[in-house]
Amino acid sequence: MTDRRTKQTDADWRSELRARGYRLTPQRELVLEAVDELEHATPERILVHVRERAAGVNISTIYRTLELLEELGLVAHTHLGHGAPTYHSTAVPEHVHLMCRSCKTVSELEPAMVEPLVQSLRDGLGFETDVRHLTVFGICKECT
Amino acid sequence: MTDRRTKQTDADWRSELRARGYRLTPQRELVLEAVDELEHATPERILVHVRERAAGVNISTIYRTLELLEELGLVAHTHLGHGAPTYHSTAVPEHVHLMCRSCKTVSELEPAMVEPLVQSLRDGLGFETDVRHLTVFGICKECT
DNA sequence: CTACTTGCAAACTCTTTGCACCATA
DNA sequence: TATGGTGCAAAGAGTTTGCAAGTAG
Repeated sequence: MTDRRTKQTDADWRSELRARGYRLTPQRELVLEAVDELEHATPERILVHVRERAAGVNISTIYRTLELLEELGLVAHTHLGHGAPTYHSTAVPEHVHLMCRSCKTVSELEPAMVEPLVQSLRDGLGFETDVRHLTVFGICKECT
Repeated sequence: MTDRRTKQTDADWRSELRARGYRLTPQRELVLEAVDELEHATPERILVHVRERAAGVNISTIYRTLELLEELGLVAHTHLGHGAPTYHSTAVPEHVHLMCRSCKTVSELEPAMVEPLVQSLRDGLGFETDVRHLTVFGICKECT
């Protein structure tokens, strides 16, 4: 189970939202909650979760809200293959995704493993890697 | 400019195709040529290129052919952000993609830079990385 | 000739947008 | 009450599929 966002950061994001001239709506709270609770959730999956609490919410609100929450740095997305992107909370520890092309299993990886790469990109090219967005594709041990 | 597929590998893929019971059609030759000549080409872009030589070709043939060519190991695809996937020839040297989230520029990276990562994934988890599919997102030097 | 391929059109999935109504601040 | 936000419906991308006609072997 994913760690929940703390009370402290809870207060923070609400203030931050308002400070930027946005309004705090139940939909926005529910979407953020859904991303916090689910893992690698697609917009569709988030919609289902949100509707358990508020049946009338529309998919377009999910998309608009995810875009906003991402802009605020509260969620991040990554592309796990062909289909829809998946969103995850930035309240959970930063991690890299690892996806097996054979069994489609997604696992998480400590950022330490990509640190050499991140460093050489920074030193060699001045490129700042967005580790949260990184997904490594390949074949896992079981499928080899 | 991308290096062209050599005469040798040319003969090879045709034989391989037939050996697997597939037929060699002009469409398949044209699609492979297009991927060889273009870089990071989307299916749509490949269609445009192919149609310069054969106006009647349909987008569904592009999709079906790319799938086949990928199965034969002649092309590979990667996801450069939200939209359509991009295909590239496996005749060009293996490389990793680097994409700037700000200016959307795509550059190529020698696989040597990801070798430490690939090694630790192999040694630590028994995971075989598909380097061709790897895309690293971040912010480039100019945009920092 | 026969089976594999293609073009066409329709269906599908995922995402975005315009607009009238609604609700936060 | 003034704006920004939401639901709804429709439009847009990108991709897949069924089928009859075409063609490589």
